[in-house]
Amino acid sequence: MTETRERFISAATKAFAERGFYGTSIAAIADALPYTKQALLHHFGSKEKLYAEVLKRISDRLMAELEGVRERALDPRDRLEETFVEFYRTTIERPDDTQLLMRELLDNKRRAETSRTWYLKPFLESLVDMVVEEPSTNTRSRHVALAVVYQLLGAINYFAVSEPTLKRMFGGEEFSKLRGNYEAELRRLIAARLDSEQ
Amino acid sequence: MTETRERFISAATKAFAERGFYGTSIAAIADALPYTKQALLHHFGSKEKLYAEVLKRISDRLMAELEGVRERALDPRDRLEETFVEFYRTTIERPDDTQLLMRELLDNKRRAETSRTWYLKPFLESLVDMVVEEPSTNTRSRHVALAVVYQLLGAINYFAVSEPTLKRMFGGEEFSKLRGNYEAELRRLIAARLDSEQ
DNA sequence: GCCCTCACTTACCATTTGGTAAGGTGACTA
DNA sequence: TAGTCACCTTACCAAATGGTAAGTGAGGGC
Repeated sequence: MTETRERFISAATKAFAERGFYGTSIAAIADALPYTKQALLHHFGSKEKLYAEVLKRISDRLMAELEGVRERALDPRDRLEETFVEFYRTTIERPDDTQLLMRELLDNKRRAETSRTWYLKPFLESLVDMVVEEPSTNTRSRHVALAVVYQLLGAINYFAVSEPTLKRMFGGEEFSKLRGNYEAELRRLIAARLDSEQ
Repeated sequence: MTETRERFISAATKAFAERGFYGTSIAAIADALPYTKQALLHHFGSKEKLYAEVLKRISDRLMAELEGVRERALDPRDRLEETFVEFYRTTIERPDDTQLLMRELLDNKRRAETSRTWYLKPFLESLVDMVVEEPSTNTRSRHVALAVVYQLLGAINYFAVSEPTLKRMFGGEEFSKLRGNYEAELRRLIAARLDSEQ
C-alpha cells in the first residue's frame, strides 16, 4: 500500500528535521508508527533511499507552490514580492521541511555524492529568473540577482528555523509578538531591497 | 597541557561543523590528532562537555569582535552597518564556526536541556540594542529591532553556510563572482533596510 | 628514594547502529 | 488447490558508539 509508505515518509520527515540524518535511527522512525524497522527497510531499501524520498517530496512541493503563485499572475513586481511572502508562509507552516532543508545545506559538503540538493536548483533558478526579468530591480546580471534571492531566502529561512531557540531565549509571549510582526517586517525588507536604487 | 586541549577543541570544531554533533564520534575527532579517544575523554570528561567548550569558545570570539567594532566608535549609523559587515567577514572567514552555530540552532529543540545557545543571547541583545538606540532606524520597539537583526543575520549566515552547495550547483567560477560581490550586495541590503521609512 | 599528579594508553563493555536472511500471512490468480 | 505476490515479522549480525577501569611512565617536590 502507498498509505504505509506515506506514513513512513511523514514520520521520517519529522525525525530527520529534528535530529538530522545521522541523529535519526531508522528504528526510531519505525517506533513512531505501528511498524518495525524492517517494514521500513522493506519499503525503502535503505536509510539513504528513504531520505532521498523525503527530500524529493519537499522539493516537489516547493516547485508546485512556486507554480501556484506564478499562475496567480499579478503585476510582475507584486508577484515577485508575493512569491517570497508566500514562501515565508509555507516555511513557517512547515517548519519540519525548512529545518530539513537547512540541514541538507549543512551536510552537503560531507554527503556530496549521495545528497540531492540538485532538487533545489530549479527552485532557485526560477526565483533568479523572476528577479532578472523584473525591470524595477535593475539587476540584469544573474549573480547579482542570485545574491538578492539568497539574502531574502536567508532572512526567511533563518528565522523560520529559530523558533525553538528564540522561544527559549525570550519567552513564548515575546516570541509571539516577534512572529506576529515578522511577515510585515519581511515585506518591508523585500520592498526595500527590490526597490533600492543601484 | 593546555596545548593539547586547544588542539582537541580545534579538531572538534571542524568535525562538529562538518558532520554535526550526532554525526561526529569522539574517536573520529581523536583520529585527526595523534591521540586516542581516551585522551579526549581524559581532558573533557564527555562528548557533551567537549561540545560545550567548543560552543563557548565561539561565542567568546563573537562577543570580542562585537566589542572591537564598538570601540572603533564611528558615527553610530555607520557603526551599525559596519558591525554587520564585520560579522559577515568573520562569518565567511570561519565557515566552521558559522556552520556549527547553525547546527546548534537546528538541534536546539532536541538538546533543549543540555544545549547552551544562551551563550548567543548577549550577542543578539547587543545587536538589538544598537538598532534600537540608533534613531535613524525609527525602531523603538525591541521586537521590531529583533526582526531587523534576524533578517540581516539570516542573509549573512544562510549565504555563508551555502558555499559547498552553491559551488556544486553553479560551478566554482560562478560562485567566485557571487562571493566577490556579496559583501557589496549585503551592504546594499543593510542600508536599504536600516534606512527604510516606517 | 618516595610519593603524587598529570597526561595518556590499553583493555574492555553494554548498547545502538544499519542491514541481511528467512520466514509468515493473507489476498488474489490459474 | 496450488502458486505467487505484496506486506510485514522475528532472528540475527558485524561494526561502531560513548564511556569505565585500570593502568604506565615521566616530572616535580620533599
